[in-house]
Amino acid sequence: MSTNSVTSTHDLTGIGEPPTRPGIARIESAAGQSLVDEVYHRLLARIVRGELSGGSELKSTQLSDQLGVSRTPVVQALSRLIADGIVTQRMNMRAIVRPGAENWLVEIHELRLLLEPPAAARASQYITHEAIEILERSGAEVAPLADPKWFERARQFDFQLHLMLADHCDNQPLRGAIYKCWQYKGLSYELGGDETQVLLRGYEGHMSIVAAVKARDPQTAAAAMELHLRHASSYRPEKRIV
Amino acid sequence: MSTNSVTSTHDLTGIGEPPTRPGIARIESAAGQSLVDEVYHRLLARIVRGELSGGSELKSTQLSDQLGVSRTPVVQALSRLIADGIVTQRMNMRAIVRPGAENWLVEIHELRLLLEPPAAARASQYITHEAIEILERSGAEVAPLADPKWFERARQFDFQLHLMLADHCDNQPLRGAIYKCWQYKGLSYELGGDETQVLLRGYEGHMSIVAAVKARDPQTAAAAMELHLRHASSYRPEKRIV
DNA sequence: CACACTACAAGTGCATTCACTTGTGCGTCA
DNA sequence: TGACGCACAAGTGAATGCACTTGTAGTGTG
Repeated sequence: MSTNSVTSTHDLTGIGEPPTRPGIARIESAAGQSLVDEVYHRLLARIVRGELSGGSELKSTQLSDQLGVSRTPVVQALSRLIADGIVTQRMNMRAIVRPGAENWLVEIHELRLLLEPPAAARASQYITHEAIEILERSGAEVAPLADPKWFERARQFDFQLHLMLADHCDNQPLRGAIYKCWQYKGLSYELGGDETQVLLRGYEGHMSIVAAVKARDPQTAAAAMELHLRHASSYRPEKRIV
Repeated sequence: MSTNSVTSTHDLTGIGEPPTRPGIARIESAAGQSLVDEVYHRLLARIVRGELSGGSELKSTQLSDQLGVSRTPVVQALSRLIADGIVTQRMNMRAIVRPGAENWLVEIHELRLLLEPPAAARASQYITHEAIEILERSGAEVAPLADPKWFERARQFDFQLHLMLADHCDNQPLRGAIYKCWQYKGLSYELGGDETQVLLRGYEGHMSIVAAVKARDPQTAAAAMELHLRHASSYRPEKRIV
């Protein structure tokens, strides 16, 4: 998980900035985020978009020049990408984008299919009553579909529900893995991977999950979660971004 | 909430000392490993052993002093621990060990139970014939149980099998998650978490898995893997280290 | 005594610097 | 011509320096 993990700072910064010179825009200090976060995020976006395809070399010196920062935050950002496994590096060698990184987002979705249903089942046993109430309230607020800003609110509820279930699954590494998936999921949103129709259908699934969790029914919670995830992907089986 | 680092000097004593004291070594450059790797590994071992309990503060300045290295590799090692989720940090704040980190290894084992059976099922479809042959050969070599060095060889085969299946599951993030689990599994070995009997029983399970994978039978492969993992944990249900 | 304010110590984030390793082009020689 | 070797360019790992932020003890004030 990154420094300011997916938890509170979901307001992900825009990608396009006024470029002071051709190529890549200079990085400036964003609020609440370190330069490392910023560099990490940019590189990740470029990788999953396919601009940096598998095998591309990521040289800290060049990147620091292009991004207008020193090598230190670049090296740390690369270190995170290596921890994610999307970039590899051997001692004293240049970092390279792992072949197959273009499919990362769809594979992340498949991984969620393994992690989140069991997590929902576990959460149904461990989650507090207060947390359930919070989810119910949030879900009710999202309900009015006519609102033009509904899309954004539905997206936030999406995050809130899934991450809250992860929080209460009583297994820290599992929680961490799900959070990591949702960090990429955030990227997917930024890159326009989701559409209103998906979120709409997702909303119904969300309420089923909440109901099952409230009923303390692990099997139903897991099944509802699995259905929810399969629905989300069934809309765009061909795309790289899910 | 009690941070038990009442005095800042207490919580981290013994990781490393000035080189004059024998027994507790300064970190030196190990072959093929960077200082970052070394620091990361040491901190992780102390955390999962419970010496650094949840809530302990990890200050880069103190750690760099105690370990006899500069702050740079310490900061990067902390960054990795944060990425693992076993340590948390907010901007400009000290890193702290996440509460509940003492149970990390057993929770990792639970996570493996979610990841590895599906990975084995997928691997049965995607793995190459050559890889299967390699596994069969390695398995046959491990067979002679009388050898006193059998333990070490069985351990290596354990790693080889599980990681090779992860390699061939055709999902990079899943592969990465399993690798991460096995990094912790390695720690578990170092800390004496496994015994000969476990490995012995594990060996039989391994051959069932290889057979199912060779037969290209995903269900059986997944079932064999799940049984294998449950056996491994059933021997020590009470311990913290699995 | 409780509370706010202040100065100082401690810590973090980032830039810069240096030593060492790796890649590469070019000249030498078989 | 092609293999080898060598010097130089480029890159990485790690240490150090500096500016800024956070924690804290101490002081003054109601």
